[in-house]
Parts: sequence; structure tokens; C-alpha cells
Amino acid sequence: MSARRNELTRTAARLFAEKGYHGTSIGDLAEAMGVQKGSLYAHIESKADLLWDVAREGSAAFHAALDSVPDEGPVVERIRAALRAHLRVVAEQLDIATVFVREWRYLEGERRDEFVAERRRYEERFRGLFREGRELGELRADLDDATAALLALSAANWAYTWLRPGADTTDLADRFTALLLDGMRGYATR
Amino acid sequence: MSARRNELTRTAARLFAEKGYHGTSIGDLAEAMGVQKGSLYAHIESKADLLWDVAREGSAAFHAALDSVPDEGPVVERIRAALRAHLRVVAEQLDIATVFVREWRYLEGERRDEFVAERRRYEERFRGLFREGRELGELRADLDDATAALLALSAANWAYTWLRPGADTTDLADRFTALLLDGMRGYATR
DNA sequence: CCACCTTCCGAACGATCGTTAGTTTTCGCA
DNA sequence: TGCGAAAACTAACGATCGTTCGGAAGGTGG
Repeated sequence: MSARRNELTRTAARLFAEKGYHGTSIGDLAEAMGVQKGSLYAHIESKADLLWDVAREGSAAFHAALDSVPDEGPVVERIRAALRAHLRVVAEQLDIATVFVREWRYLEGERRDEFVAERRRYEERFRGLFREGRELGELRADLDDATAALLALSAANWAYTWLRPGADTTDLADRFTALLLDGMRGYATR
Repeated sequence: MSARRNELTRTAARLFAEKGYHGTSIGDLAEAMGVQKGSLYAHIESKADLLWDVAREGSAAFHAALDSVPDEGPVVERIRAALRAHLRVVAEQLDIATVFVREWRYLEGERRDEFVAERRRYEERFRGLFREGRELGELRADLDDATAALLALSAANWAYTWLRPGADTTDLADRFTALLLDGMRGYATR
């Protein structure tokens, strides 16, 4: 992929995140690239190609983030690592993360199907950590792991709306982890 | 507001939630109403009016839900009540909730400003419960209440993506509350 | 029965949409 | 210096967009 084509993908991610896929015209993209709109078709076959590229890049980034989480070791640490990794992707690639979370649904046909499968797979990997934690006895035996995973994934998926680009997310991820683990009631002071 | 006009607002909420504001044309709305598209202008002045109506209805619904939470009594019970109330609105008025959470950003001008203020006010009311819980000693003294509120609000705001319309949300809200309060580590079995 | 008001029709408006085509410019490399 | 490929320009296409307007139904209350 040429440098120019790559620049176009990045511009598309930015504008799609800012104004939405249907709210961004080919003319908007051309203007942001400093070019006539017809010129963009030297790089793409259709506007939908750009959405597809950005969405796939998001899938790749989040799966790569989970790949950095070890397969073994204390589940608590792995959950912490997964939250750190996810939030880091959101903060460092906010435009792409926004498209991954919010704009993907304008994909059509088999591209959409393929994306949904990848997204589901991602959430399954995430969920697996919580199930494993319960099964291995590192989390409480009566844990509703699906609900716990849903709570964690909600925070992860909603983060694009309030995370500042480039912010340090390690502390934040750890605070989320601490809350999820021990709650806010505080047995010590009860 | 006439019955027909009300029907139009409901149709707009449904299509905006399904295909997005910019992905829904006046022609789509007219077809769903079984009418020529020009006919819609007997009821509205512009397409933006419909987005504004749905967004305001969302604001009203969520604020009304919080109004049902008592001002006094155990904070833990009030947080549970707030989560129940919020999730009930999402499940019972899914289209409106979707527009409230996702499509509002296509509002323009002072309408947008007014909406943002109402949304911020809602989140402040929600956050206040957690702060109060810490201050009154019902939650742990070292609680990061902003992060705790963020975690709860994330689950609330993300719910529109997975909640089935009309689902019973009381149990779900209580499971979230239990997790937030006591966490998933489980001191008893540690 | 008439007057009125809501609702809708049918046709058209200028603007903008995504896309195509033929041509020209730009630029790295032989 | 000249060649070939990549990139951009210019102009236009048909389709669709949101919106306007004059007139015609349709029903309700006086």
C-alpha cells in the first residue's frame, strides 16, 4: 500500500470518527487530502473500501493487544493486562477505535459478516478470562462471569467517548481492575 | 401534538436507531409512514426537528427515571434503584435510548448545546450517588468514586447495544450492583 | 351545508451525493 | 534524458438528497 493510500485511510478514520461514515462525503475526504474528489479513485474503488480498511485495522489492533496477554499465570494479572492493553489501543488510536466500536455497522454484505465474527471472537477471548478465573478458583466460585465480563467490556467499549487521545491509561486500567476485583463497599470498614 | 405527528416521531426514533440519522432519508421516513415524502412537511419544518424531538424525549425519560430514586435512605439501595431505572428505560424505549446515547451528536447549534448540558447534568446526578456513598461512609473511605461512577455509567450507556427490547432488567441491574459493591474476587473463598 | 383545519398528493427545485472517464502532471529510475 | 507508473485534474454523469408549493382530499364542529 502506497504512502498516499495509507494517508487516505488515516484521514478517513479521522473524519469517520468525527462526523460519522454517512456524515462524511467523498468531497470532505478530498478536501482534507488537499485534492479533487475524483482523484481519490486512483486509490480506492469505493467509499465503502475506506470503512472496511479502518474497521479491519481496528480488529487487528485489538486482537494484537489481547495477543500480548500471557496464556498462563494468575488470572487477576491477565485481566489487568487485558484492560491495560485495550485501553491503550483506544487512547493511542482513538479514531480507529471509534470506527471499530461505532461505525462498523455501516459495513455491508460479507464484509460486515466478517467484521462481526472478528468482533465476537474478540469479546469471547475477553470473556474467557473471567470464566477461567472462576473455574480455576481465583475468582469467587459463585461469580456470574458473563455479567462480570459484560461490565468490564462495557467500560472498555465506552472508553472511546471520554478517553483523551494519547492519555496514559495504565493507572486507569488498574483502577478499573481493582474495582472489579474488590468492589466499592470495602469489607474492612463495614 | 397530533397523533400523526407523534407517530412520525416514533418512526424517526426507530429508523434513526436502525440506520443512523444520516443513514435515514426523508424518503425512508415517508415510506415507513406510507406517505409521499413532501407530506411530512405538514408536520415538521426540517429533518433536524425529528432528531431534536427524539433526543429530548430521551433526556426526559432518563431524568424521569432518576427522579424515581429517593433522595434519602441507604446509598447502596439508591444506586441499585438508579441502575434499575436506567436499564428499564433502555429496554422499554430502546430506539429512543439509542438516539440519546449515539445519535445526539448530529444535533447542531444551540440544540446541541442544550442537549449536552442535559446529558452532563444526568451524569452528574448519577455520579453524585457514588460520591455521597463515600462521604457518608457507606462505601469504602478510599473509594475513587469518579472511576466507580464511570464504570457504572459505562455499563448503563453501553446497554443499548446488547439489551433486548422489553427484557426484564431488574435482575440484571441487581447483578451489576452486586458486582460493583463486592467485586468478583470473593474474600470468603480467598 | 358550509367553513375550516389537518393531512396528503404530485411535481418540481437546486444542491449534493458517489462515481466515471479522458487527459495531464509529477516523479522515481533506468 | 527519456520512460512508465502513480497521482491529480477537469468535467460530467445519473441518482438521491432535503425542501417547497399549489392544490385536493377528508373529517369535524358550527
